[in-house]
Amino acid sequence: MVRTRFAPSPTGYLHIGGARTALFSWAFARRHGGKFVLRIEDTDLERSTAQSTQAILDGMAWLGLDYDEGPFYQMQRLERYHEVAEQLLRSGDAYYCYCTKEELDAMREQQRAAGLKPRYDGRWRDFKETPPPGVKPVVRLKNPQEGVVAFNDLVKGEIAVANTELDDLVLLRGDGVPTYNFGVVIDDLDMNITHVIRGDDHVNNTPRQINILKALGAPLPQYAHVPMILGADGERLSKRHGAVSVMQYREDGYLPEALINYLARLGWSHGDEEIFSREQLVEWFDLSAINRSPAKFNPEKLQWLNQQYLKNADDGRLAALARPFLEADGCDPAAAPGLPDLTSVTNLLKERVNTVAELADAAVYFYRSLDPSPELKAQHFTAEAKGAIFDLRQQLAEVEWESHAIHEAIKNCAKEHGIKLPKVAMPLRVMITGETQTPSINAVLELLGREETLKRMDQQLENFPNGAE
RNA sequence: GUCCCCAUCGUCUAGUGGCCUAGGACAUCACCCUUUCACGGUGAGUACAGGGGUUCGAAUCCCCUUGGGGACGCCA
Repeated sequence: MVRTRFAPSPTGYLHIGGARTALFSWAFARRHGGKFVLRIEDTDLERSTAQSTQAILDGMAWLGLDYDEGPFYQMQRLERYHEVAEQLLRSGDAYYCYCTKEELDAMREQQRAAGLKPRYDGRWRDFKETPPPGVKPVVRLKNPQEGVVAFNDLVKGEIAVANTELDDLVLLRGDGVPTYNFGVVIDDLDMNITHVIRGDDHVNNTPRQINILKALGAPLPQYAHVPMILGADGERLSKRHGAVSVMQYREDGYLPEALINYLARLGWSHGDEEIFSREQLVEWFDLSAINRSPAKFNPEKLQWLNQQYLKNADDGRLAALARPFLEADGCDPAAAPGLPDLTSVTNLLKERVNTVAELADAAVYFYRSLDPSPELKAQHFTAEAKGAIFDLRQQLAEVEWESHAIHEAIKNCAKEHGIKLPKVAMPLRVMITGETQTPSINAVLELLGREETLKRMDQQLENFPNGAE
């Protein structure tokens, strides 16, 4: 039975990188009919917050990453860590260290100055006398001093590190709270995690964790380290690269399925497949198809994917998503009797926008008449067009209110006045919407309705130059 | 500095010794479609980091160099 887990620390929102490792863990469990466990690693007392935990839960829920067990909290499992630490102390695989932080800092500084890798020198490793009074000791692992720790990483392949490169890591802090390396090992063991899928930044921790497991005589899980996500400049992804919070993408009008698709395709592939559903991902997911090198986050491609999903999304769903954006903009589609319903407007607009936010933006003129800028008026409200527009005003009062008929009316007016179609369509578009970029104007009119159309035309008619007729 | 890992178009990638004069996607540019903007369609430019091997044959295997990332905490 495959069991995977996602083990974030609640020190901030769910970010893009964390979401992707969660996604891979989730997909792997689902692919193999296993279980996906959520564990909150809240042993950093300084930085862990309940809000962060909630933010992570919210992010996962939005992405649809459902877990079968948990969330478990490490701070509720302290007894268990103490128990295991005791066991290691008894077996001689761990020992108390009475170093102060200052002492350790000085040690590292010296080593660094000498061009060495900074690490604990094991000065309390074989201490057997009476401990110094007044010091709360930490518990350190007695790491083997020779030999090599090797493991076969499911995405990176064989990785080996000499024990001489490792030092005696802290298992339990002075206050009895476990460190990361100890906590994960015990939890993964207790929770029967079979596949540890996590970020690349943990490869160096793996040999240490394996040594803990070995000291315990416990079985090793399989490891799969997925490469980091980098910003466009090749640096580790951070706030200055734009949105890194998953929920920010929701606020920016992205669809969760688009983000999932994008994240999955970043560093993983199934041949040339670009657009695939959550179900297909589960069906195809394979750790060996994860790339070994880091990938750069590309917002343009995410946007393109989002657009693809938007085009095929349900109108009602999209309208519901767009409504809050409109309301934030002071537009209430529901409170506009006689004006088109948002679902119909969505249907007309969804193919030409990249995000829900853009969709809402493009829908505004259906609910509020916008006065064109002076520049647009000057450019489009020309003497040349005036006659045709006035004529069109009359025809629209009587024509059958349906897109095709409206189009015919526009066409006829242009023809009768000897001007090209755009010369009529553009001024009309600007009169009605206040913009130059809209769906075909006849379709807009059909939706907007005759009454509102004529009202808006009448409002703008006087802005056409005099004396040209 | 030390250790670990990585290396195909600007970006994400396909490619697991011959099918590769390297394929797809985003982005870019051009053209077509066209009542604007998009969408869509067609096409173009653009990559196997460099150097050595191994092999009849290397993007694919090995070594070195270079470049990039990560780690080196009583953070996770």
